[in-house]
Amino acid sequence: MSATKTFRHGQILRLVTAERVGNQEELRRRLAQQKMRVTQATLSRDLHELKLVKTDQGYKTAALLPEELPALPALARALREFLLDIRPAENLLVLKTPPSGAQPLAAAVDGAKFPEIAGTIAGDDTVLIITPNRKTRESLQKKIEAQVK
Amino acid sequence: MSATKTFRHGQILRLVTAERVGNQEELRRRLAQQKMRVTQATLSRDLHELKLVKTDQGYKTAALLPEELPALPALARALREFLLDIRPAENLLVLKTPPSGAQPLAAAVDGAKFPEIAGTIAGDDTVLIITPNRKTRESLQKKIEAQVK
DNA sequence: TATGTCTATGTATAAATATACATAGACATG
DNA sequence: CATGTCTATGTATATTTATACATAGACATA
Repeated sequence: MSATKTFRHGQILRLVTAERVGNQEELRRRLAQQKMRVTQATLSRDLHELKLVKTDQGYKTAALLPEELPALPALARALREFLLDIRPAENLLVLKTPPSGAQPLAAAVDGAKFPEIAGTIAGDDTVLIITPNRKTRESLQKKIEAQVK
Repeated sequence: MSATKTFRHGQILRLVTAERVGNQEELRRRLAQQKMRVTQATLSRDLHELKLVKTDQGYKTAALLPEELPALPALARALREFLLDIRPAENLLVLKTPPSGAQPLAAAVDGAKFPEIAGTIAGDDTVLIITPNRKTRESLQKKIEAQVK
């Protein structure tokens, strides 16, 4: 790696920290003022390497963004927090939650990526889980019930 | 605001939380599977309203990204942490730092947006601050020295 | 030295995203 | 009711970003 690339990375971090840089072309012009002439393509690569993401406030580091949480613990937590009732119906499983609880619970269910689940739909206080058939629903139901114990 | 937009926003948050959605077209297809058909343009607006930013890991909320820090306290902190010496020279001000200290210190100086400063250049342990003339350099120098007291 | 490999980068363009403009429906008010 | 305003959205396109491909220089090694 050439010294200039490392140096340029430092300059980029400095610039985007100090001011709002709205796009790569703008960044290119600011760097050019400091006699660092590179193309937009190079900056696209630089920003990626620096893990900077574009926001309304310019480029910000994504290093601080939350990583993926481990799936099952998240589900267990969501179930404990939101689950009021489990209602099986043939190949369907209905989860009842308090008001506004369905979306986050459904997100957690989705995140667990159960192979049994064909799809989920969440309203406000109800999550509908669709499985291919009654057997798979039973299997899934057992797993979910095990999480709340 | 129509109920469908609010609902769609909930679905989008759910989807991007549960899985990696790589671009707006992919998001459009996933929503279409749930009978929500909108165009890429609408999703561009949705993502903006939801403050979701695109990362390598798909769309993530930018609400958690660090906001702007108040400028002067940041500078005072950086000066206390990094500044070893101040060397005036006509219209220039050279700040010496420990190794690797120049970039962060320069970022803090830039962030303070002193009107006196025409430009800054940072190496590894040296920040060069350029002002229009000796008078402005003196003014700036006083401000900076006041910060370290 | 000749050759292979690796990194960085530019060029040209593809892919992705944002937006100007138009319109439709909901709602309020004269 | 007619008219004005506001929100949501599509269409078409402009803008922005990513990338396939080519190349140049640094470095290692036969």
